[in-house]
Amino acid sequence: MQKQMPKNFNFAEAEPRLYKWWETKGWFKPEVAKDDAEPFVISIPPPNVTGALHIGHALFATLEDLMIRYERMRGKAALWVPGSDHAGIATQLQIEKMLHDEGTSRLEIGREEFLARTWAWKEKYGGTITSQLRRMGASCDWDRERFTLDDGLSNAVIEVFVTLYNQGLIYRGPRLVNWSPGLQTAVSDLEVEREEEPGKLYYFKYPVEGADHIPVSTTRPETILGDTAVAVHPEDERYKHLIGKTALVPILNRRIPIIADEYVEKEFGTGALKVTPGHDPNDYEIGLRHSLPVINIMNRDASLNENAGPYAKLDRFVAREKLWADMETAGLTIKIENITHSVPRSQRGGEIVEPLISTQWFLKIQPLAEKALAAVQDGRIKIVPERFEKVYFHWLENIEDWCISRQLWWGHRIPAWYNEKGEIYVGKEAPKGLGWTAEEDVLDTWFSSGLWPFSTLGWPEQTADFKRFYPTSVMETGYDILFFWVARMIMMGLWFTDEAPFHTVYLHGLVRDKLGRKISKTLNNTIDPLEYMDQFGTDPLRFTLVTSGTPGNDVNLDTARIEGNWRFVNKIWQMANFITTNLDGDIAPTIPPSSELDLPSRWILSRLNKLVETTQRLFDNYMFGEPGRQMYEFLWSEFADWYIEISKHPLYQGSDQEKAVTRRVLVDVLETSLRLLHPYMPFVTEEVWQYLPHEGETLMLAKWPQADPTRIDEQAENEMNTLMDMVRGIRNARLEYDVEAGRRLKAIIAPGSYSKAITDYSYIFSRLCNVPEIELLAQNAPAPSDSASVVVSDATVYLPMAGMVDVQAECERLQKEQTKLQEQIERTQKQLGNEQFVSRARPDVVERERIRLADLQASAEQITERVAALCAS
RNA sequence: GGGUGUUUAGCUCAGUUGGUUAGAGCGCACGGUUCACAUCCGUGAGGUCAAAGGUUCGAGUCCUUUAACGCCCA
Repeated sequence: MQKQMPKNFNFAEAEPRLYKWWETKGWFKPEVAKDDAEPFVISIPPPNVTGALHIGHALFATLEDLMIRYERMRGKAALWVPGSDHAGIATQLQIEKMLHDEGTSRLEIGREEFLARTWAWKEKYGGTITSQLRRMGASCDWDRERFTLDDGLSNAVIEVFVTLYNQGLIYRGPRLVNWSPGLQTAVSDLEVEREEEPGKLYYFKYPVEGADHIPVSTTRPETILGDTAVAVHPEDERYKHLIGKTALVPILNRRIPIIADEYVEKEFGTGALKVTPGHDPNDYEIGLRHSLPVINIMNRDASLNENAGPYAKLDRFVAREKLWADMETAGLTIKIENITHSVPRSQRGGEIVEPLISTQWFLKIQPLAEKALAAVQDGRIKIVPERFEKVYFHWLENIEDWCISRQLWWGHRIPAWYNEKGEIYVGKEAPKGLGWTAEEDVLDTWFSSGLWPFSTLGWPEQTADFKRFYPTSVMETGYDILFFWVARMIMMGLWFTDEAPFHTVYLHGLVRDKLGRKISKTLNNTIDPLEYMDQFGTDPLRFTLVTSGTPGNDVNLDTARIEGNWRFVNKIWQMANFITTNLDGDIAPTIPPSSELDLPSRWILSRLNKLVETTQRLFDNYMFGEPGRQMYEFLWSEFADWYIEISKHPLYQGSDQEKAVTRRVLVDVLETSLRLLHPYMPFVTEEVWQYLPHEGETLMLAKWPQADPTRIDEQAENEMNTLMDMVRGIRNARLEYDVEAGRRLKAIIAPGSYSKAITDYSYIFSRLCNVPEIELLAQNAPAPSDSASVVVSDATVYLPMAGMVDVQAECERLQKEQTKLQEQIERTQKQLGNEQFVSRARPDVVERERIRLADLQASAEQITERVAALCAS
């Protein structure tokens, strides 16, 4: 006797209950698999510890959980390592804002207190995101949760830093870096975004000794104060005579050379370029070529320094205005032109980033990049979708040294010390002796993230986990952090473990709104996953996210689909409800061989096994959307709409044997479907599964379905399709003739080659289109008059409707059908008449066309006869 | 400038190794209280698959060019 299912799925109650049950049972741990099971490992892309779940997290959590649950069901030792990232800049900003609101500041309370406050904050709120991941159903092994600032991971960071330093790959020195004045730190090239913006191009006169002047243009006039040369193209006839002369920096009257360099574009602006090596990367290169001095005119807060003479202490933009006004007074300005140009802005905060000379730590990345290139080139690492490999190659081939120091407090402090003699000591421990001062800077957050796949498993210690679970399997993350994170993990992994940290990189796209716009607070188009989970539950959200797109492409999320998939969840529930309430009786222990099954059962099992087969083929290629959609179609449009409806006959009117077998098939199809769907929708599938007869304790650990080729049955599919087409045709005719749904009809059928199927399963017509009486028309017997006809294949269904048939309308209907058939026949005949087609196409394709043609011709014949009889005039 | 993606029904998207009449959800129209489900059932309308050319017996799918929009890199 089965437990009675509630009328509806109460996801709000079931989700936390099931999750807690799974977790306490230890089923999220790889140890549930056999000891010798092959591992399957994903390291979570660690969300910012400050963060709250957004729709992007929901997407990755769903995809990763899907892969983990699938592989776990396949018997692998599935391990999903969770954790979070200290997110240096983001977290520090958050705490600073908090301090500001309290009327104090970071500098006021000092480093130690600041860090204490940050840790306290982390302890209090750091769990938000992980608890939200639990709500998503994420089957992570929480006992192995890691945080980038944990002791173990910090040791890994220090180990890596010291090793790279000793290998001569980390160096410290003054370089032109991207300086973020608001954050007061250097940032890496990747953290700078360039956008085309409207701006101004200032034209002015550069006074020249012994000549008049040379016209120059710039978008940043204040940098004039740091100019150390004026450059012209060596072939530029306009200025050739000035090369080698001396120009005078406006206002400051500093003497600088006029040089020739091919970098100068003759066509841009005036064709003469002011060179500011201290504040422009290209100028910095020119400066190196010509051994120009580098003058820094800017303080860390982007105000100008003493090198700016009278403009010292002014903010960069104030100085710009003032200098320009002074130059105007001095008669040095020419004009201001409105232009669009690309402006470098900080990825975080959006303020304009200033190129600035600063002493920072750098990682010489080339040797690491070469290994990383090779690993993808030789296939040790595969990127899905493949096109991103090209992007990856291009970036690594043109990579520049990585500025890894940050002037922040929240992060891994660089293990370096300085003494008064200017010596640097780098090591795991502070150097012995007095007079050493520790480095204040911390490392770029991505430096520690780059170690994530192995540092989370215990490296540099050779822990049991590291030995068993490294290298990991799949790195699933967004394409937007291919360079930031993925490439760096590959570089670090290969350098330090001599192995690719994972064999596959699966990249997903961004979630956008329904109109394809990027999700942003300013657009007010945020999609809060929690809101949808509250309303519809986790399963519909997950299913929608996976089935709304394809790998590597952005998902334009239409939230209406979440509701639609909530209906799907309900549909599954109702199917299960129907099946379980009909189980109070014997159920066959196993499904009998196909030869002993009725047609609908052979059909549904064939369809199911094709679905399993397709799912496997697509999963093997990391395609998860299409199988999900097909599962939906299968369950709703085939299993529920047809098989379940048809099953009511054997269930209510069949013999005990028929009942038992039908129950078995119903249970089996649903149970197999639940196993297929479990990685997509873990909650409802588990809950329903518990009500069905099943083996094992949890669906989580049930066996992943395998297709049984002996259940594929083309003949059964063909016969069922014919019966289904007849049913559809009858339904359609009933509507066209306005026959009330409740009115029973009789059908007279010229069965063609489907005589047996129609006779044996005539109850289908009774159940599905309210045609309880079927009469087979003898061969060559005259068609019944006054009836509507439905032609399917070589069979015709006549629906006698005394006095209801409008002969003219019926003729029109038939003639329309006839024309359609004729077109198809002609097309098929043409194809089969084509020598080339018959000889070159695959034989099964040709055969299929032949069958099709015969079928069409049979139908056409039926219709022609009917038209002849009915539409004589 | 280089690279790359997208363009399929009113909207959001699928479409696997090229192979029957290109599919789904939502929306729309019409009709439904019989014993799983109105969170449902049935029927229907709606597409020159961005454009042109090519390869092929056969192209939404492969190739070339073009257009629009987007992204990455410079």
